[in-house]
Formats: sequence, structure tokens, C-alpha cells
Amino acid sequence: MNDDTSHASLTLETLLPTDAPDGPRKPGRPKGNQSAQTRERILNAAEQLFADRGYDGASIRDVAAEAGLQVHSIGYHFGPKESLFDAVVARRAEIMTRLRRDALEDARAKAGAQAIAVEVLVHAYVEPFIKSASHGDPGWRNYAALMGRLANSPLGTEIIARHYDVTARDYIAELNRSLPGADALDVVEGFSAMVAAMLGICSATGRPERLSGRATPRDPERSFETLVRFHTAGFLALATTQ
Amino acid sequence: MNDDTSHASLTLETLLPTDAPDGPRKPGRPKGNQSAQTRERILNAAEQLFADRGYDGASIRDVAAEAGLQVHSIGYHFGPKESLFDAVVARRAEIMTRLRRDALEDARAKAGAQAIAVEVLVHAYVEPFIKSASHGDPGWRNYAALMGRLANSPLGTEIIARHYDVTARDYIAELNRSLPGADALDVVEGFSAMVAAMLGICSATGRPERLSGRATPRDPERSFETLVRFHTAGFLALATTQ
DNA sequence: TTATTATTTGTACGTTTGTATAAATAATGT
DNA sequence: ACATTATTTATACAAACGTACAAATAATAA
Repeated sequence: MNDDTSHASLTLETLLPTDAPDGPRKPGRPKGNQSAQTRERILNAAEQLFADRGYDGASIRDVAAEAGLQVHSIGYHFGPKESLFDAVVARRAEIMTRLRRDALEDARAKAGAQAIAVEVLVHAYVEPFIKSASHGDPGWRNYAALMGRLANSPLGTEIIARHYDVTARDYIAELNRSLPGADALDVVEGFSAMVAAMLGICSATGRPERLSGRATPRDPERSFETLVRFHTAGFLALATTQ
Repeated sequence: MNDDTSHASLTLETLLPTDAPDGPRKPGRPKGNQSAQTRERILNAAEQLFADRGYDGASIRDVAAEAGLQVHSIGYHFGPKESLFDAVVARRAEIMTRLRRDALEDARAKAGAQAIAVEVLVHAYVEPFIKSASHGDPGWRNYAALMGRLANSPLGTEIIARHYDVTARDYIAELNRSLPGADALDVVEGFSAMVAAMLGICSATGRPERLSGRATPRDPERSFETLVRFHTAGFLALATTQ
């Protein structure tokens, strides 16, 4: 599809910043360090296809076609399929983790010697993800959908653990400090519920719209605020009751 | 792998009740209505493999081997792959839906003219699923894991909608009655969060154990109680705050 | 200039995929 | 007894899969 690259007419391709601004690739060693750019293009294509069709549903050939490259270029840059998959997850995981760590340090600095408010912790963990997923960038939107798909699958949990568990434990420890009356096991349970809800919101399955009967997609900003309110109350209930 | 079927030694196969107690099938028309039994066996095998490897990760050949049948027998009984998948989901969806409807009617009868307590509604919706998934039956355990995998995927949401949305709407309507101060959109959001948490608990990914540092798997009964407490408080916060 | 290195292309291999066809077999209906 | 029906086996097929090899090409290094 879309093989009319011969005439440079005013198509979407020329108006929007695409992932392949250079046109069809020519063989030969590229100038300077163009490899990084090609890798990004492959990662973007893979990200979208893995999000749409899942790990097994998206083939290396699909990725190559979407990136405008030959099949072998994928393997050349990323090795076997599973390595490509891990690279897709890893790329934005690093960014997301940094945002969350910064938000946590910020909250710690503001709280001083006192415990951080639960609402602040929930906000700090969830906000970077939901904001990234709903701020227009299709890359982040695809990534969020992919994370949702991964959440309850064996391969997915293994990769998520590798990239996200350290920071998750930091937040859980801080939640325990803020909820001295709550059992630690229950706090982990609440944290898991929070993550599940966050991923559900960003997966854009259309189910909430269907269940509420509205045709228009819901406002992610509003979903975010509701999530914070809802889960903050949930956490507090773990400390007070029982 | 495991191709030493020549000698009938004391292996797990001979000790455990497998899905194929009748031994290898022989061609020819079976006595009476044995077809239903074969279909169940195929559904059990497909359920397990779809849960473990996902829709694209599990092949029809895998299912046939697991059920102890030839490849074509799967197509003979269920048609194309997607029909088999739908049949897997549908089988227990009917049971689950009945349990939930019964629980809802029960709660309505007990509440009389009053609104049903939010906690009762949360309990009624979640209990059949978590109890089925954790009551020892590997079929239900596989089914629950499969549902978790489906939750945030396009194919999955479509199938889930077809089988579960009607009852979900009933519960949401009742939740709105019990939360007169809450916005209907927020209630749907809370309901989605509740379902996501429920599926996460039953998917048995091992992440909560990893995050809490314990090696032993958590008690599902306890997770269930925590879920109800947590989400009931969340719903109530939607009505009181803002 | 010449040799080397990085990257893309084109092609190929063996396996696995979903699905289909044809024959064989045994219970059932008449 | 005989034709019919339901089901399993065996085999086949075209397509798609992940991966690999060899050649071509262009930038860089010597």
C-alpha cells in the first residue's frame, strides 16, 4: 500500500512528519551515525504493530514493511524477534521510570519529614503514563496500548518486571509509610489494582464508552482525575477499616 | 519432546486424570451423542493453550495434540480458528453471567425498596469470578487467565463485549442507583477499574508476590476481600467528593 | 588509492500456519 | 441387509513465518 512515492505531490506524507522522511533507502554505508535514526523508525513501526496485533500477531515482515525496509534489516539491527520486542518496551520504559522517580523525589522534598499524602503518591505514579498516552503522540499511545496488552501475559509480565519493578517497589514502600495502619500485602494489592486501572484507561478499547452509552470518546484528563480520587479512597480504606 | 509413549510406565499421564480418559480415538461413528464430550475436550485444550500463549501463539495443531486428536477434528467440530476461540469464551461466559444475574436478583430481593449497598454490588459481581478461578478447577483457572489476556486487546474486547456487556450494564445501572451523588461517567470508570483489578488478581502473573517480596502465592480469598473493601471505598468517594 | 566497514537488497531455507480433500470406519435408520 | 450419517485418519496445499546467506553499495579509514 502507498507505493506512489514517485511524484512528490501534496499528500499527507509531505505534510506530516513521518517516521521515514528520507524516502526509500539505498544500499551502502550511510553518512555519519544514521543507524540510530533507522533503529528509531523500526522501533516505532514495531511498537505500533505489537500494540495492534500482539507479539505473535505482528510479524517481522509487517514491521519491515511499515518501516519501509527489507526483512533482514530488522534482524540486522535488533537480532531475533524477542530482542526487538524487548527493545520496544525498554525505550520508553527508561523515560517513564525517570519521570516517576523525579516525581517521587519531588514529593519527598515537599513532604519533608512528614509522610507523603496518598493522593500525591497515586498522582505521581499514574500521571506520567496517562499524560504521555493522551498527549497526542501516537508513539506513546501505541506504547500504552502495548503495556495494557502485556499486563496479564507471561512474556509481558516478565519484561515488565525487568523494566518497572524497581520503581514500583519504591512507590509501594512509600505508600506503606503513608498508610501505617494498612497491611503491606493489601497495599501491594491496591497498587496492582491501580496499575491495572491505569493500563485499562490508556488501552482505549472503547468499552467504557460502550458501557456508558456515549459515542464520543471520554476525556482522558477526566478519567485521570477520577482514577486518582477513586484509588486514593481505596488506599485509605485499607488503613482505616479492619 | 516426550516421545517415549512406547512403554506404559508409571508416568504422570497414567496417574492424573487427563482430559482424554478414553485413550486414542478410533475412526467411525461414535455411540450415542459422544460428540458433546469430544467438543468439551477440545474446548478444555484450547482454553488452556489460549490462556498460556494467546490467540496467535496457540496453533490449532497444538490444540489437537493436547486434546489427543487429529488436526482436522478441530475444524470439523468448530470451524475456523476464530469460531473455536469464541466457543471457548462463550462456554463459561454463560455460566458466569447466570451466577452474576442470580446474585444481583438476590441482592435486589434483599434490599426491597431501598438501594442496594455498594459493597453488596461489588461483592456480587466479583465473587463468582474470583471464587471460580481459585476453587481448584484448572478449567476455570485457565479461563480467568484467558480473560485477563483478552481484556486490553481489540479481538478480546469485541468478544467480551458480546458476552458480558449486557450484565455489566445491569450492574452499572444499579450502582448509579446506589450512588445518587456520583456522575454516571465516573461510575463506569470505577466499574472498569474494578473489572481490571479482578482480572489482574486471577491472572496469576506472580507480580504481586514479586512486589511484596514473598515467595508463597497469596491467598485468593484474602485478595478478594481486599478488592471488595478497596473498590467499595473508591465508589463511595465518587459520590461524596467533588 | 585502496582496503575496510556499515548497511541495504535480493533471495532462499526449512518450519509452521490455517484450512481443505479424500478415504476409512463404525454406529444408526430403514 | 443395506444405505446413510457422523466422525476420525491421513495427506495435501498454499501462504506466512523467523532466520540466514551472499552480493551490492556507499561512506570511511589507511
